[in-house]
Amino acid sequence: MNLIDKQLKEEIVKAFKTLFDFELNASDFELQPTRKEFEGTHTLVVFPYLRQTKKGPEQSGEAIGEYLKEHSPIVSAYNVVKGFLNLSIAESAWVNVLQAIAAETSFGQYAPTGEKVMVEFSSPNTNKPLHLGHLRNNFLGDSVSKILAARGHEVRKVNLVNDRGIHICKSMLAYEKFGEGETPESTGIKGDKLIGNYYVKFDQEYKKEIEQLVADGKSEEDAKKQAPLMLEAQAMLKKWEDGDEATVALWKKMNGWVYEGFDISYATMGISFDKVYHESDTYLLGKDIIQEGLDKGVFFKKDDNSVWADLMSEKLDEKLVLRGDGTSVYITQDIGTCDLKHNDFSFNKSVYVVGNEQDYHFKVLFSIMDKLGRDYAKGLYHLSYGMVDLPSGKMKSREGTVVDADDLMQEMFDTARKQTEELGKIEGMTDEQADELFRTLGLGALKYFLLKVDPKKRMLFNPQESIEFQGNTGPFIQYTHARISAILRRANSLEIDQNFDASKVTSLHPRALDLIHKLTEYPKIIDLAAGDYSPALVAGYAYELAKTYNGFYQEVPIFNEDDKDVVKFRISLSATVANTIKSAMSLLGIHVPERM
RNA sequence: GGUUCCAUAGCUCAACUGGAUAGAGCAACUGCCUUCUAAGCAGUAGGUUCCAGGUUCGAGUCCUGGUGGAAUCACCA
Repeated sequence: MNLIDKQLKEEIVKAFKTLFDFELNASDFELQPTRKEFEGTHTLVVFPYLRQTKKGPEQSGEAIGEYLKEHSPIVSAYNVVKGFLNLSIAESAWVNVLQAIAAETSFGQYAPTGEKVMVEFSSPNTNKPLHLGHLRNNFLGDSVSKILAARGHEVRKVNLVNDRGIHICKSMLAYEKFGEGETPESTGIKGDKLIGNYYVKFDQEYKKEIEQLVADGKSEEDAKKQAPLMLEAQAMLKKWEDGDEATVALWKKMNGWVYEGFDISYATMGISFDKVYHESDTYLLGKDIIQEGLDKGVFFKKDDNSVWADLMSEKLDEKLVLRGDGTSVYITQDIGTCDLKHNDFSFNKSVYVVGNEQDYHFKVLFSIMDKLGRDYAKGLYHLSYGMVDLPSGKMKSREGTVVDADDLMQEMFDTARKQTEELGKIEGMTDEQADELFRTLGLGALKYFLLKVDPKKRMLFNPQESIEFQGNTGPFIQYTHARISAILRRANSLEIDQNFDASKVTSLHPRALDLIHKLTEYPKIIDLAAGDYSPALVAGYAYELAKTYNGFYQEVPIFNEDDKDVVKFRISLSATVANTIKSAMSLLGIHVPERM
């Protein structure tokens, strides 16, 4: 909470005590921003307190307003509209607040809380390249990690790679049958793309077999189970699990190609992890915990020896946790991995960034961990995000409607180049600088586009219309930063320093007041965004701040001003906005350029 | 069929967790570059917040019932 809000709330508490002999708790109420059609910046809604004030809404507002104007050094005026008390803050208070914020080295950053948070995201399969859906996941996970760190938590980013299983064997089998020894080197195809092709190839050939079997009179269900390719894939999985040398060697070779491809994609995205888990190491985990659950009476056995969790009381039905033959299912290893992650990093909270199609799975998992008596279970959180839809509907890899992550990023860079060149903004830049700028802008546009929407909500991506560079976009905010940078360069060359004497800044342009007001909200936004795991709140804030600055910039001259103290004040204000934009954008994983 | 989630301007999204006359961007229209970057600024137009009830000083937000859409309910992951 910022200084003005804090002080105001304390004084309102005092007002209630003095006027109505009522102990209002500062944490029990919030001041709201005043709507712009009214005078003032902070609004107290008095309706909830009419019982305590024993007066009508207007009289209550008047009484509190009058008290604050009399007794608070920072309240300069008030007005009451119906039950809304609108407060104006003295200009000197705003100027002092800016000075305090400008002096902070990392405005917005919270002191360490001692809380440890693990964030798991990305979690790709090693049988196909990353697509648009993965981008939303990766950007979300990365941004949420940064927001939680800014909130003062100790954060660990982890990636759990799905590198084994029947779907991996499908691409391996297709490669073995049809690959003719192709490699990324021999074909010039990126490793993950090459493997993805064989995954598709498997599906095509498998479908042909099913058609043939159906034509021979089998039911479709039987055909799917009995198709030779499927049987071979299953046999291959068995061989892999038995440690068959040739199979494991092929698996290692092909996964290696995929990782080389992923490394390039991650580097382009600007995303990294503190630790990478592999399912090939964790898929056997959890079986011992099943026994523990049986001993504790959390699970029960059925006649066929399969083990189940009874979650009927929570309307989650019964859930299989171990097959009758003793082999794992998906949730078995998740139970084991849960403990493993907690052993590695004794987290207070563990966030899973996973699509909302797995809502049910995580409800079940968290409930089971709780029943097993894990004290960290209440800290488990599923950051459930919505799908990215295309205008044609859902992305389907088999119908070729997926938007490839690498291709999309490259298109963004190309668009950025085109736009920048059309505007003639690369004069005086070296090729390297220009190239760096295109990547900054293209990636910024993409990340901002995907992060500005509430994570929980399904969203639409229209590749035809591409992503805009005007309006509520990443480049708009980046542009504002570049603009301010130009001002700061000029201030520097004129040798004007930013240390202003607050007592000499005696009048404040309304635009400057708006800006300082907006700046003071930043820490609160970080707190809200961390609490909601929502980069969208930070994105919205960055946009509003940039927009507010542009309004200021248009109306208020900075250098063309006689009063030297006011010039210094405006430069300091500009610099503080630039720093805050840079900070907010960095929480989204977006860089801001010095010029564009 | 059961469960969960969603529905706001032509389109894409907001609305500070129940507050004032529901806001931005895009698209359309009108102004503003001889002054710090026009990827900008200012303005016009655009709404029965899916429908019907209810709760209260106050509902886009909460409760009930509909309508429409999505996900899930696998001994897949």
